[in-house]
Amino acid sequence: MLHQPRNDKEEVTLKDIAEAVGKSVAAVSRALNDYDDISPETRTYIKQVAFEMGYTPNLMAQRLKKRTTDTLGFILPVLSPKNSDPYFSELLVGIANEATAQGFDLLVSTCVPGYEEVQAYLRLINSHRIDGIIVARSRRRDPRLDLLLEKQFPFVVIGTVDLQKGFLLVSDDAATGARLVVNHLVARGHRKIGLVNTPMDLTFSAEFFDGMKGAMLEANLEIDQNYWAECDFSQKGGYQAAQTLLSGSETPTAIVTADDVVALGVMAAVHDQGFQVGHDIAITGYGDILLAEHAQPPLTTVQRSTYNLGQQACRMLVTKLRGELLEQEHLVFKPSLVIRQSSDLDFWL
Amino acid sequence: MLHQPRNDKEEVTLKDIAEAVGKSVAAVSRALNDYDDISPETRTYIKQVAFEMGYTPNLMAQRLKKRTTDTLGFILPVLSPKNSDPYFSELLVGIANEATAQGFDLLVSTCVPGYEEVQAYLRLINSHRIDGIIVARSRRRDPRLDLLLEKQFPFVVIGTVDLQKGFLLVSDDAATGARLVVNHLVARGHRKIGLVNTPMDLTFSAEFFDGMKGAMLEANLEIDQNYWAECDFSQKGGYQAAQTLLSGSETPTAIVTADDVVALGVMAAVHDQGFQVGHDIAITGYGDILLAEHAQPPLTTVQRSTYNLGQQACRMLVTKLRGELLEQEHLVFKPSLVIRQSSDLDFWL
DNA sequence: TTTGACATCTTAATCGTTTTAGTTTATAAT
DNA sequence: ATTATAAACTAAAACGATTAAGATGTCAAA
Repeated sequence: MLHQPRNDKEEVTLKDIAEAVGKSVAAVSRALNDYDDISPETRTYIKQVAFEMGYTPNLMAQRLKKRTTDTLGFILPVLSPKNSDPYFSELLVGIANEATAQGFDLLVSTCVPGYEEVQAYLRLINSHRIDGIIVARSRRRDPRLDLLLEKQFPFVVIGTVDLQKGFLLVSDDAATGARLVVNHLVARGHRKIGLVNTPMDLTFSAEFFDGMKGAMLEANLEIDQNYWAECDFSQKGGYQAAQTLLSGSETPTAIVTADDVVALGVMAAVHDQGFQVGHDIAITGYGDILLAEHAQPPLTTVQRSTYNLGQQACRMLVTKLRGELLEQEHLVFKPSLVIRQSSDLDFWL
Repeated sequence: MLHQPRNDKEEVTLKDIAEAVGKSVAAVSRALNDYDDISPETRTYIKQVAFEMGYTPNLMAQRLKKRTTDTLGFILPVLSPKNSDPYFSELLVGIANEATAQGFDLLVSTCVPGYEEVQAYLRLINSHRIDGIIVARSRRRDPRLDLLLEKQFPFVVIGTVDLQKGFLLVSDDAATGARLVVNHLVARGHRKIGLVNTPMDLTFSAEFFDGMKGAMLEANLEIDQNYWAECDFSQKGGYQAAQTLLSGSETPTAIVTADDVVALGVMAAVHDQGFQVGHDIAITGYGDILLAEHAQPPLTTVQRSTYNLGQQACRMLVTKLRGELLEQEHLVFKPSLVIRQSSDLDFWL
C-alpha cells in the first residue's frame, strides 16, 4: 500500500497515520519514539508510512504535554537603535549555532537596560515560552540574577568570574587580560598609563579595573585620576573620553581601554589631537574584534573568544536542562594578548 | 475573600480560578477574553481573582488550540563565526523591538548560506514553530523565496526593490543611493571612479551596480574593468579588493563601495599604499554605520535606515498575519547622501 | 489444564486552553 | 398563561500529542 505525501493544507497527525496503518494512536506515537514494546516490524512500517505521509509532529502539542519548550531565551540589551556591539553579535552567533546543534530554539528579545529590563525577563520566564535563559554582561548586584534565582529559573551567566557561585557561569578572565596589557606596556617603558574603562557597574569593567590596578601596583604605578575615564561601549564614547583625558597639561604615553570599539574612538581622538597613535601614544583594546586587525594602525588587544563564550554557555545550559551531568559549572577562558602596531612602534628610541 | 498569589511550584490554571470563583472554566476563559456574554460584575471579579492568584495563561495550550504561534522567524546568515555585520545587528534590533511591541516572539536561527540554508528554512516552516518569516539580503533567483512561495508560507523580504512582486517587500533604494554617490563624485571633478562592489548575486549589489552604471553613463563615464572589484561584507575583503584595484599602473581618483565595512577596509588599504584618503583618493561607503562617522577621515556614505527596515518589515508581516488591511505591500525608503571628509577634502585645487 | 511470563498492542486520561452548542433564568411580549 | 427574547452562564468537545494502566494472545513451565 502506498501512502502519498499529503499535499493539501491539512496537517498529518498521529491519528491519520494510525488510521493508515490500522493501529492505535498510542502505538504510532510509541513506534515513532522508539519504545521497545512495539515490534520492530511495526515500528519500521509505521515510520515508513509516517515519512511517506510527510508527518511532522505538532510542536505545540508536544510542548503542552511534555511541559518543556526546547527553547532558550536571550535578551539583547540595546542602548540605541543604531548601536550594534560586535560583542553581542558574536555572542549571539555562538549561542544560536549551538542551540540549533542541540535541537533547541532561540528566542531573542530586546530591551533597554533599566527598569523595563526586569519586566522583560519576568515576562519571558512567566509564560512558559522558554526553558532557560542566557544572561550576558552581568552587573554587580544584578537585579536580573536576583529575579532568576528567586524564581528558580534555569540560567547561565556570561561575563564574570566572581559572583556568588550558585549558578552556571561562563566568562573570560578580564583581570588577567588587563594584567597582560599592563605588563606589556610597562615592559615597553610606559609609566604614564591612562585608562578608558567601560561602566563600572558591570562586573567585567570592575574585574578589568582590578586586574589593571594590581598589575600597576606590581610595577609601582597607580592609576592617575587625571588619566582615568569611563564611557559606554561605543566609538563615540571612546572619542569623548579620550578628549577629556588629553585635555590636561600632561598626557599619558599609553591609554588602556576595556573595549575594542572604545579603543577605535580613542584612536580617532588621539589622532585628531595631532598625536600619532602607536608612536606618541600607545593604545590597547579588549576583545580582538575583526575591525581591530585592520585599524590604522592595527590595534593591540586582548583576544577573547566571544563565539566560544556563547557556544559554551548554551551548551552548559542545555546540558543542565536535560538533567545530564555537567563536568564543571564554571568555565573561565584565559585571554591572550595580541600585540599589534598601536602599541608596538618605536618608543623611547 | 482574598486570593493569595500562589507561590508554590504549581501553576495557576483556568480550572483553579474557576474553582476559586465558583464558575465554570469556560466562564473564566470568556471573562478574561472580554466576551460580552459574561456580566460586567463577574468579569471584573474574575479578572481580579486571576490577578491575585498570579495567573498567566499557558502559551503552549493557547497556541495548540488557536493554531497560531505568535512567533516570527529570522535566520541570520553567518559567513564566519567572528564576522558580525552591523547591518544585520541593526536589522535584528529593529525586528526584535517591533516584534515585542506587537506581542510577537522572535525566533532567531543561524545558517551558513548555501544548501544547508534552504534546509534551515524548511525545518523552520514545517514545524509549526513560527507564523511568518523575515528574509533579509535577498538574492537573484533566491531559493529561499522559491521555497516560501511554493509552501505558501507568509514572509517579508528585506533588501530589494525589484522582485516579482508577489509578496511583502521592504527595501532601501540601492540604485538611487549609488546615483547620489556618483553624482557627488562627478560634481567634484572625479572621472576615474573605481568600484568595490559586494557579491553580484545579491539583489542589493546588482541594483547598486545598475544605479552606478546609469549615473556614470549620464556623465559620459563607464566603469573601467581595471577599477572594478568585488568582495564579501568584511573589512578584510575591502582591504584585499582595494589592493588589487591599486596594483595597476593607473589608480582611480575615487573608489565607490557598496558597504561601509568594506569601505573601512578600502580606506586602510589606500592608506597603507601611501595615499591620503580624501585627498589623493576619495572613498565612499554605503549604510552609514556608527563607525563611519568616526572613521579617519570620516566616511562619506549613503544613509540607510536599517533599523526602520527591520521595524517596518516586522510590522507589515504582523499586519498581514493578523489579516488586517495593509495600505501598501511594498515599502521603499529613499536613501540620502552623507558627505564627510573621505570625499570632501581639497581636490583639484 | 492452569499459570505465569512476555511481547505487543489498546484504552483512556491528561496537558490548559478555546469554542460550539446548549441550558437556565428572568423579563417582556402576545 | 403561553411564548419569545435576551442575558448569563455551563458542559463537553476539540487541539495533537504522551503515557499510565490494562488488554490480548502466544508460548513455556508446572
